[in-house]
Amino acid sequence: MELSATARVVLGMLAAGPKSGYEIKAIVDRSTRFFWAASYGQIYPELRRLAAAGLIAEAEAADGPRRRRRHRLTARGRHALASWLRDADELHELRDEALLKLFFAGHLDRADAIGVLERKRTAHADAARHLREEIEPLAASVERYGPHAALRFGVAFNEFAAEWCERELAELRNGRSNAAFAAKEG
Amino acid sequence: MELSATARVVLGMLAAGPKSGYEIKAIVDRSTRFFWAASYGQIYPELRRLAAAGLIAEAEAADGPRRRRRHRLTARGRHALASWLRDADELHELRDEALLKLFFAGHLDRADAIGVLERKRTAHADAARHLREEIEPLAASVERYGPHAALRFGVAFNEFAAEWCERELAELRNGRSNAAFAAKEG
DNA sequence: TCGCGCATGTAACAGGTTACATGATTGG
DNA sequence: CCAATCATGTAACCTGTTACATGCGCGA
Repeated sequence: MELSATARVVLGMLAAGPKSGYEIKAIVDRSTRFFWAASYGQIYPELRRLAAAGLIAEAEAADGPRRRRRHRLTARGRHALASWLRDADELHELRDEALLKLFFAGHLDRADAIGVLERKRTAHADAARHLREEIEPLAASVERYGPHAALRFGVAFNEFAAEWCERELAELRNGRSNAAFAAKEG
Repeated sequence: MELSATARVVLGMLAAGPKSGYEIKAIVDRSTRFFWAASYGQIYPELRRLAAAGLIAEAEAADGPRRRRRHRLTARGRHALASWLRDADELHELRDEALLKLFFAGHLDRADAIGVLERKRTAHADAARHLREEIEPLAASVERYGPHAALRFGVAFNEFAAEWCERELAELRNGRSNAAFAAKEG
């Protein structure tokens, strides 16, 4: 039973309790979003597929006045999730446009190359601050290990990356390195 | 002139000199691949589009017996590349399946959660070693700043991530944290 | 001469985003 | 009563991967 990318995050979210598609999207947006996003256009069709495959089922309503379709894991769904989590081959994929710009920064003059690095540093610093200030408070009520660990990684990674950029900037600014750049554009 | 994802890497590669689609692919595979990949199915059609848009042109042959279509940047292409590089809003997107597993690791028992972290640590350590041993030697002949900087970042990032996992593992193993896990499956 | 790597391309598919359509409920 | 937000869904579009088709040149 191969789980699609969206199925993984949907099943994982449902493991913590029954949720609607809307709720799943909201939780993803303020938790896994920075390393695993999902849109309505994926979530709703995926819920259908998972139901058809017997991995999730409709949870009885027992809620307020709003129309809402909550889903829960079935035993098979719980098993599929656990076996994916224990499975060994995962892909780590990083798509970082700032890093691509850095790769080509030698085609800019030194001042513009410094700009590329400064923006990368700022983006990482902003991300770290956002996770600490906006996201961490939301995680305070969560008891399970996972969300806290992932959040700590997110903060640590972004702080690391911002510092790396800062060190690199210091090297570039003092100009002691013999790195090659393009001539200033006239 | 909005450049597609593939256009960015293609123009960037051509900035260092005329290349064929095949050569671009080969260079991407041993340099930017870990943060910006591209397949033939993107590269060849993109070369056509860029030619139609006047950003690249056919470079005169002047080479061996093999059939080969080399492309070079036009003045407009060089300008489009530089203006993208200087442009401020880039996206950093991280899609890390191991991190998603970590996020849900609280639904495993402690031993399996440790397995998730160990695999993430190993993957980062392997990536760092691969970059240092396989990729760095290839970059030795390159004079421009960018490829070296991006490579240093790749090594530093993966070493950081491996160490982070190691520290996290130590915490989990000594069991002093009060993180919540699922009960052992019977 | 046989197989591998060079080299160019396409078609089919899978995955994902955006924009839109629709309507209910709640708070100001 | 109006706007925002809750809530579900679909269709069109865009991107990207995989697999395939084709053929040449080079070394064993």
